[in-house]
Amino acid sequence: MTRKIRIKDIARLAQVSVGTVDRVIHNRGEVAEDSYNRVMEILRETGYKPNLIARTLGSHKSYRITALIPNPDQDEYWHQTFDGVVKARDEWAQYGVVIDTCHFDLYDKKSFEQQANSLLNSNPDGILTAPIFHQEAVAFFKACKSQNIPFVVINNNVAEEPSLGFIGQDLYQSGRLGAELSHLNNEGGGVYAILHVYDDIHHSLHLREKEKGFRDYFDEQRDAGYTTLSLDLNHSHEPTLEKELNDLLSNNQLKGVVVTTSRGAHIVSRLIERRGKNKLRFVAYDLLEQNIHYLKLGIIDFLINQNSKRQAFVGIGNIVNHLLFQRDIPRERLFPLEVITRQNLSSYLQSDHH
Amino acid sequence: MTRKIRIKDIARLAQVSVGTVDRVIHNRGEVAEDSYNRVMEILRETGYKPNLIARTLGSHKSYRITALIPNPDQDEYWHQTFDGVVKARDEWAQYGVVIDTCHFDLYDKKSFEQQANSLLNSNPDGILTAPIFHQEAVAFFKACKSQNIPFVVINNNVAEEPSLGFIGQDLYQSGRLGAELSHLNNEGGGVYAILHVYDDIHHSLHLREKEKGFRDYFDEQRDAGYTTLSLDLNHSHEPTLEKELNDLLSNNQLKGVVVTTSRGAHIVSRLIERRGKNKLRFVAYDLLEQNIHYLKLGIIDFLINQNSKRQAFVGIGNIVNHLLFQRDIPRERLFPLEVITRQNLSSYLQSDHH
DNA sequence: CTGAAAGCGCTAACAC
DNA sequence: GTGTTAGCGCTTTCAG
Repeated sequence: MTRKIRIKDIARLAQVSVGTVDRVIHNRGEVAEDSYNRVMEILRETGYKPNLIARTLGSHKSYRITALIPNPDQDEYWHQTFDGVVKARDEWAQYGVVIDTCHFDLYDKKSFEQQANSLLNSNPDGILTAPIFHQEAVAFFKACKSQNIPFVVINNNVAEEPSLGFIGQDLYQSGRLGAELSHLNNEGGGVYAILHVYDDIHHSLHLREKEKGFRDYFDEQRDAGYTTLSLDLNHSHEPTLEKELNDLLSNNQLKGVVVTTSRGAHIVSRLIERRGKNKLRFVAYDLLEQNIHYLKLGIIDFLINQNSKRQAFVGIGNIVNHLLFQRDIPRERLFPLEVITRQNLSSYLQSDHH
Repeated sequence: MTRKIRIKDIARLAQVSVGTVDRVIHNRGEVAEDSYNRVMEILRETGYKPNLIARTLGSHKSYRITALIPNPDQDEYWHQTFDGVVKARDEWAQYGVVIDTCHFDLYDKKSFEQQANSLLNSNPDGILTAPIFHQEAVAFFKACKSQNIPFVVINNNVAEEPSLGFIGQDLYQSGRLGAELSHLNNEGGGVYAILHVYDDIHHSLHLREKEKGFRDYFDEQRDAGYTTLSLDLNHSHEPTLEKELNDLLSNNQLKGVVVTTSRGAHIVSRLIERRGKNKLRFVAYDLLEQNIHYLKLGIIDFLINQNSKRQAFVGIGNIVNHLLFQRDIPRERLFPLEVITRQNLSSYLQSDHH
């Protein structure tokens, strides 16, 4: 193992000072073409790799990263995101990285815009966000770019303004997985439904992706006896909602249901609990308290875990690696689509990566 | 945010020098009880957290960790373990940690003993190993202890000699999961089999755990019409083996099969491919090339992923954290029991954590 | 344009 | 027992 080569070494070899070497390494200019080439050459020859540890210690920068996410108190899913941010805060505190969060109202675009603006004014070194309001997010990202603030995106991607990186899942494939799990072992046709239940319209974009995957799965099945159904139950008046769901569940051709939102999963679970489950297959999303409860009861058959906590944690980690260590980070990091059943539930709950 | 507090600060507060503070932090002795207490107190009060960056830079120690694992060329599962070690090597290289591996013959206890001994002679700072030969591992661990070399264990735990930490899965629960997946949606009785196919007896200990989980699952089902079967097919003569398997598969009460070993999964897959699958449910372990192939074909219905690559990676990470950063590491880290189907397969293959 | 030098926070050798 | 000090490899200022 040849001894690690330092800046000092290449300075000696190129017959310049460490200052000069540093200048060429960082393209800071102010160096004669002559020395520049000489240093570059040696750099290449020796295959010099900077010591990142020393680098961060030497540059006494301290970074401030802000996470712009929905209010954790409005929704358990987003609370897990928040948990991930907090975990990242603990992890990186010792490196002098300050991480704070900034919440917006999950159901209010205006609130997002407001928070986004005040965030931009505070001029952080990096941003993590979940762009659930598409239009507003695009505008926000444009602003980040013009201010030269790197940002990473979690939960759902926004194609228009490429970020430093996206962390999330393949939603289309997730829909296909939902279809598969609702269908498993049920040969010979039937009705399969995918339900979106929400208070506001804003989720629609990424829920559509799941729906597409769901439909495509059944379209591809050889025996063509499948009917797929998609219901958007878009209102907060529960009695009406329950009526519509009851109608659906009364269809005795109905073999499987996938519910894409936590709110919906909860309501459908309660309904099935009352009406009895029969052979119906029921798939929902995420390790949320209610979902875990109904999974244990056998009302829910499968959960697909999106691991929002880890998304946030990895997202922050990426920003830190970019800022602190100048490491390349992947433009897209798709998490595995985790399938949770009654028998592997505990292994997920105790593994600290959820 | 109060400015980050340094050793220098706590030295000032405790009215001693940085040298003394360092001595108490590292329990290096040579410090008056009086000053010791004072420093400890300040440490606690201020919630001092060392700057790990500076720590590693300052301590010109370089650690050497060795992974003692089965020969990667003998088996794909162990090759993935090896991949995890290599990934860890890349990850930690910049911290001056040298990681090398040391292979033993998967089917030869003597070879394990030999490698273990020469490893002990080289006197590494830390060891990672998979104790597949129980007796020999116990002896080896005793030796590690007497030489004061910390070791972490992956794959299967050895209760006798507690290690720095174990990384693996809950094998009992894994067996239960296998049972559940092979049984899903098949109400009303039937025969369910768990198969262990191997060349040598040595796996038996941890395969038994899975078997226990498998049996318990069916014992607990309300409608008692289930028969469970376990087969140990312990020989390398394939024709005989195939005959026994054919006999099993000819049982038309057979509803589900779980195969615990990669070798076995391969053979059973081929057989089912020839005979046709009918309604049989087939569950196997791990993202191995053959398994992936047969999963895609629909011969295998589910894979349970043990993520040996990540086990190794995390295992090495634990040793480094222990050695370099004096961090506490969990005595037991149980990975989630990952369920792979055709629809989430790609998400696992591309996610770099497999 | 370039080199010298003072840190970054921590470790460890070495005097006293 | 304790304080002092010279690094670790890199960045950054500042004088020339």
